[in-house]
Amino acid sequence: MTPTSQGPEIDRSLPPGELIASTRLPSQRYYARTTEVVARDLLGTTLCHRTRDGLMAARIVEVEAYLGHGDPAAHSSAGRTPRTAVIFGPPGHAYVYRIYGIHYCLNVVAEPTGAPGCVLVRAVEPICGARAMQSRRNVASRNQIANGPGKLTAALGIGMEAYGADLRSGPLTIRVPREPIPVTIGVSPRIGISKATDLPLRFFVEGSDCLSRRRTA
DNA sequence: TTCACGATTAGCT
DNA sequence: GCTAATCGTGAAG
Repeated sequence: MTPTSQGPEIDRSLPPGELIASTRLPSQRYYARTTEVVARDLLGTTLCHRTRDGLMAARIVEVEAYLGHGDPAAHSSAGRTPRTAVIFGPPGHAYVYRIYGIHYCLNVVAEPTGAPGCVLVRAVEPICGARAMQSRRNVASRNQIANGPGKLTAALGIGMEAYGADLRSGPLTIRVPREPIPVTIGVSPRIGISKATDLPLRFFVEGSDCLSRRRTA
């Protein structure tokens, strides 16, 4: 049942009750701030997904900000379309899109209603349900379960059904720690884009071993 | 209706 | 380091 390649590190998980008790759901105002501020603050928060396989939870360690105005790399830069409509809607909701016809990417909508702006979640560290995530991803080590935007959605079982979902209720939520956890935030240009490649809008938890890239891009 | 392309990943050489 | 996989989206005709 347990392959020898799975070390005890996979079991480094928090009991769900303890996780819920030590965190809280933020207000909508938390998400209504500028995209860059929300992006930074999301580092260290917990992404939770209730699934048939149980509760999956993971700590956000890498994000990218996509601004509403003056950012040609953002999907919303071309204006409101059926796909990007949620980015212009109320903050604190999920913008999910399919990339390369294969993977899903999860974004958190920021800025007040009507103003575009969202935060791409690029990497997370498993906290609860690591075994279920690992079996979905079919990888041996903990730090490769969700160290990429397409990997984390696969690990947590997030797909298009989460498009537009309120991240403060329902099966997919983000919980912030009651006691702030000090982290050192690293900054670099964003990854994998062809426009506005020089803007320092990628933020990550310095020292995490679950980042999508080892060093600054 | 057609067509080019992408906020990626895994598996090669 | 290079490339195939795979399909929704949005712009153009």
